[in-house]
Amino acid sequence: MYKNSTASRLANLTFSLLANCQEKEVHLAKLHRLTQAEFRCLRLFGTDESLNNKTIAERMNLSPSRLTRINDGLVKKRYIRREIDPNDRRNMRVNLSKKGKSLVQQLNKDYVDIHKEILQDINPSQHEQLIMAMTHLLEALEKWLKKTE
Amino acid sequence: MYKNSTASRLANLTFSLLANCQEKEVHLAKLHRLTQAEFRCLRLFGTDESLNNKTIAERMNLSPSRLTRINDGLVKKRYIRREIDPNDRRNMRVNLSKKGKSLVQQLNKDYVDIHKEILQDINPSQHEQLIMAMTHLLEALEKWLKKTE
DNA sequence: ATGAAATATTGTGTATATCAAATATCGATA
DNA sequence: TATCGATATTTGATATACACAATATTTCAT
Repeated sequence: MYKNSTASRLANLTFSLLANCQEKEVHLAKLHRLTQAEFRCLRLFGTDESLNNKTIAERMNLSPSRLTRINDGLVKKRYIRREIDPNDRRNMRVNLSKKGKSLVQQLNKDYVDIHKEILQDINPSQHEQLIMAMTHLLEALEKWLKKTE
Repeated sequence: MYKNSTASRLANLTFSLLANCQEKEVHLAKLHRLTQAEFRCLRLFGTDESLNNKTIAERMNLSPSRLTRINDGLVKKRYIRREIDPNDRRNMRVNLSKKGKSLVQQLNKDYVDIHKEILQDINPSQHEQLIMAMTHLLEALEKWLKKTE
């Protein structure tokens, strides 16, 4: 039963971790006066990437039509620009504006900084283990999702 | 720069982990023909707990009025029962039905099983350290959230 | 007894999301 | 090259998820 209790302790940990991560996202979105959807959408961009509607929708698990409207908001707020893909005029290529790029960089920096702070509270000798454990966790989760879909 | 790269690896991990956990929740909710809100609400119950509206709302970060309606759904689907608290008739005590209890048990079991699988991929001598590291991560995250609110 | 605080519910407005239909484009083929 | 089927985006209609304010009931302290 040792195995079992370790597993359930781990289960409780990931459960709480999830809740806290979500809260953290809500907080950061508010901080930058973005809706959560807009925030998550921007977070998908590398600073010089150019994505189309459908790709973003798939990565975010949203319908393309929803994305159109989220993008409407981001265009209005001048974070992104739309332009027709010259290679395939059906595609709308979505690019970050200068304002968008600097926000994305800022967000990435903030995000990493949070984890830096967090790591400062943890003994450096445990850092590698933590990364390993989380990697395993992620792999197992992905495996589980693939299995069940 | 070691510190920095560890932090950004951790940042990427928690980011992906969050996305996958959310997907898992969506999947499990659908599987049992529950809305996500209903699913998360049920997950809060220990099998023989009895909670009131406000407590659940607080734990879920939702308004009490929202909870009333989520509970309406769960009552209609026969997972929970409402009864007036005899000690304080303002309270509605919410209990799991037999059907509700068995679902909650099943969900908990599934959840622990996933983590058992994960632990099988990790050397048992490291399990305790892993739990410790994850606990630290959670504590650090909670501290960060408290600081910024 | 009475007024203030706590609790759940109901009414209403807004944000979030989906689905179906319309439009434009592409690519293949007859 | 004219046409048909597939694909991408957008628009309009609609459903769902949520919060806030008002209401009703109950408790509790005075």
